[in-house]
Amino acid sequence: MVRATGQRAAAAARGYVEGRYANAGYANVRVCLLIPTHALPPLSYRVPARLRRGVSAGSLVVAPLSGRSRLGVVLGEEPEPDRELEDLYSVAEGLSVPPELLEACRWVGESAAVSLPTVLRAALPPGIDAGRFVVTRPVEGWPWAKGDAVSRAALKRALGPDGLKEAEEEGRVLLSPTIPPRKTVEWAVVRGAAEPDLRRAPRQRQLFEHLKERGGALPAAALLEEAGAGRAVLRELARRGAVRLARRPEPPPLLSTAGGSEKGSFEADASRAVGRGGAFVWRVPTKDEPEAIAAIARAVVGEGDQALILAPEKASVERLARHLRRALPLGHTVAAYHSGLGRDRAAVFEAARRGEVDVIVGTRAAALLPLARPGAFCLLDEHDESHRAEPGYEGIPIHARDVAIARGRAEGAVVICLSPTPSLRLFAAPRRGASGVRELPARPATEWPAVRIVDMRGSGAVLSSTLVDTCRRLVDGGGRAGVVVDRLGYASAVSCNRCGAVRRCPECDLPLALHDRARSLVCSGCGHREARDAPCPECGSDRLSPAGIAVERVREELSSALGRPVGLVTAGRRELEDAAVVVGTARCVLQETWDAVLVPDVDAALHGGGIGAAERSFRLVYRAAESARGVLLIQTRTPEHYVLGAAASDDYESFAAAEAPRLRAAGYPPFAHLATVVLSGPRRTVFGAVESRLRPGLGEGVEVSDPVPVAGTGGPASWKVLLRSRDRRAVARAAGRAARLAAGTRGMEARILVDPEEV
DNA sequence: AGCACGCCGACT
DNA sequence: GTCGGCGTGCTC
Repeated sequence: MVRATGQRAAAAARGYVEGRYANAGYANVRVCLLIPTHALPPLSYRVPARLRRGVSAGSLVVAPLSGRSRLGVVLGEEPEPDRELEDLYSVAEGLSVPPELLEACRWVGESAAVSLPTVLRAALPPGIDAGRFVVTRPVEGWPWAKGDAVSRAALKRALGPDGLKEAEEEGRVLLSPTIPPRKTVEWAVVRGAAEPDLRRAPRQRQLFEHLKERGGALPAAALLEEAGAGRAVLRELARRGAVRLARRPEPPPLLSTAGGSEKGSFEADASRAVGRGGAFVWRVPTKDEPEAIAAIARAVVGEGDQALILAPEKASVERLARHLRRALPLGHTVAAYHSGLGRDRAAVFEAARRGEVDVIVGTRAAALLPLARPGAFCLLDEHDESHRAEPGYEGIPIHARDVAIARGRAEGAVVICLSPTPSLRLFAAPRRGASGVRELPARPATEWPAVRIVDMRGSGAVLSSTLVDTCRRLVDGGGRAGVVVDRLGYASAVSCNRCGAVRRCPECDLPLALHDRARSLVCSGCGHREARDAPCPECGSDRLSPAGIAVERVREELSSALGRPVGLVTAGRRELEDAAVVVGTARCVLQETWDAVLVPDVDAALHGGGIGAAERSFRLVYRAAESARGVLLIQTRTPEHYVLGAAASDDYESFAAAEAPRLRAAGYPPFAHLATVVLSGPRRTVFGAVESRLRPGLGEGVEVSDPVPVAGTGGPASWKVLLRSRDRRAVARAAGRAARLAAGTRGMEARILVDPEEV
């Protein structure tokens, strides 16, 4: 795919926005109805002559299904229908999906085993009201006139279910989806040629002059605020006929750029990548990512194109949007897009689709936001798993990096994934010619702490004297230390003092963790709770010892060793966060920088199990080093581990070189691909479906595991099967079959994750 | 025989 | 997703 130049993309975008795309004039089309199920394939419809001009791939249309109006998206032409087709009812003007984005949506649906309607929904304006009808040919006696907008509920109430269906079939009412209307705000507008005599009304005169200076029109609230006047003054001006008060739609929340032109060292690489196109991975220290993204955005807006930048969380989206506003040249606009935007969300969506905003910063909810002039798709912190929705929750369970790469390919835009520690599934992927992911020159960290690795072999203590001494010296000198412990509670496991048995959950057999200031035992799997002094089921003893280091225990021991209060920061709790020493999870503690960062139990991550353990630990140590101004101290019983050595010396390359062969040997991405399929339902149904329907039809080179039971959380029983193949498309196809199989089997549900982080 | 309920498949 | 058809099984 050749990258569209700015001008070409812009011309195409205008054609698309104004609805004069190369009108296909299809006689028959395939339509994906927006019913979120795997069970319903795309259906074919005839395009009545009056709609031919407005229907092309990506059009949002209204089509009948069993006599009822449904929304759907045109996928393309149906060249040879093998049956008598129904007519499309109508086309929803101005709500279509750009055809290149439609292409990317189809890829996303297929490769993540997500139903196409679900994917398309994310590429359409949020909150489309699909329950609104317009009365086109009223019948005598109806309470509505031609042109009235009526809700489905009101029509059903008045006409009855059959009456409504009949009215739809006869074309008397027409489903007309709309985007939620914009809230209106009051504007004050100078009346043309108004020359009011305001000599004896100084306050009115001052307000009137101010309004004229500001271009003659302003939202009333902003005008009164700026001019320091009261409502009464404005009302009086309106009464005199000097200004007109009118309600206008509230503008979308676009930030105008402030004209920062400070150019750093990222400019040359960024504009070269934007000029060449393709997909890139760029290793950049965390603190420099915003500046690198600003350089990319400057290059993109300089071409007259739009950039879509995806960040893992709402907070980082907002931060980055503010940064870009300051860092881009004057005359451009920036907007944030995420699920917390409420009514503004549809307005930003529309501004992006129409090309009225140059840079959009969003969470994964923005991954399929249509752009009129797509120039770049860019990912902040590519390694972050928040870029993927949890399966079964809102959003599409595919990593935003994969969506961005598919979009870049389909829409002819550059894709740049930034992270100091990119995922190996991206970084270690074979660089195959022009379609592969290339690397931009990596930037080493400019500051790196002194790293001390403390060997804990032969010690039963939680904290070494080295750690405590380092901490004490630092605090005495007025410094601050952050202590990273990625386990909540007091201890991650406990064992019986008499017989040594590890206490396990009676429901799901996981080790019980000690919580609530060491008072109760909690199962992290199902939430089961019991008192810590309950007798041991093995020997009856009520005495136990904590095992496994968790935040509260480190906080307590450090506090007593130092003889001073220690703070705590986790996602759910913040206490004494200004203390000189603060313990907490990596996500919270490493948000800020510290004179020293201490990692008392890196082994929990290093040997925590799962194929991703090495990658997670490398990232943990690397991020800890980035947050440490002076010292990084790590306690471990495996001080010679290659992950520690590589991370401590800012050597991602050698980590990747050592880790990639392990992934290859174990058959993990990017060298092989997997999908987890969790099937829930009666045991016989699930096993029957796997053995007699899923296993027999697997493609070449796809393996499927036997179902293994999944610890239930109250719902129906579940089993997990694993699909694996060298070929990514083969796994995706098999996962898609599993999804359709489950959709067509009553009583069985499937949750599917293609290339999950962990199996 | 007549009816209620639930499963299955069609719907373009 | 939604509806209707039809089978099973129960009641008058």
